[in-house]
Amino acid sequence: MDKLNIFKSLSNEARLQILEWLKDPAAHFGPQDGIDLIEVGVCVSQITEKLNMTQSTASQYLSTLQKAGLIKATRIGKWTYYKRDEEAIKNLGLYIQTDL
Amino acid sequence: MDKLNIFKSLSNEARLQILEWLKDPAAHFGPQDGIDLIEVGVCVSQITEKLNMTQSTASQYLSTLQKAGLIKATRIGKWTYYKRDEEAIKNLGLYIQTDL
DNA sequence: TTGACAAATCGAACTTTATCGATTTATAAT
DNA sequence: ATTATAAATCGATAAAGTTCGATTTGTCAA
Repeated sequence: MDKLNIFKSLSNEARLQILEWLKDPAAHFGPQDGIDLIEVGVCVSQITEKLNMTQSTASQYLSTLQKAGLIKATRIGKWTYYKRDEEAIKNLGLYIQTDL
Repeated sequence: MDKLNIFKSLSNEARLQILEWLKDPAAHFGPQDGIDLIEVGVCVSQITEKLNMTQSTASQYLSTLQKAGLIKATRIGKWTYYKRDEEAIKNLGLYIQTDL
């Protein structure tokens, strides 16, 4: 994914908010039975709830962030869990420092 | 300036292009009589010309980047010279690496 | 003090993004 | 198979961004 799409994905308050929440999932989301918030991620329903927006919007925003490569998805059963791609984020910071 | 506006300012191909050109002004812009491209910056006319867009658009884009804090302006006579704010850019990279 | 030129701003047309409700798809349980 | 629930996608409308041409403002030279 190119940097333009990464920056576009970051040009939205709600998407930045999601990224921030996912930095410390345990602090922002209740536990899900049998899944490790940190290792697996947070499901769309939980993010939808905190976002105070519709499920549709939450899903799209997560998709946008994923297409930008900033978060990763894992589907388990009916749920899709999203977590940050810390390496990608670090690389973006590095890129900005050295090449932007 | 907040990070949202910074990311918005970077969400545009032409603005990213300007930022890239300003990394090495001597490589991308002809000399201006009596002004140091690196120390002072590049004037709007020169950027307009390379952008292949109108003066109006170039001026707005430079203003956008300036408001985001990524470039700085110096007016000398009739000309306004723009140069990158390297420190701000570095700080942005750092911010992304450590806090995004 | 008028003319010329650089830059900034304004107003408008067009494109893209934001956000919703409704529908569809995927999965699991009955 | 049918139902229930999570997530994704679709279609629509409102808001924001893009980009232009025209105008205005700032600055210098004649």
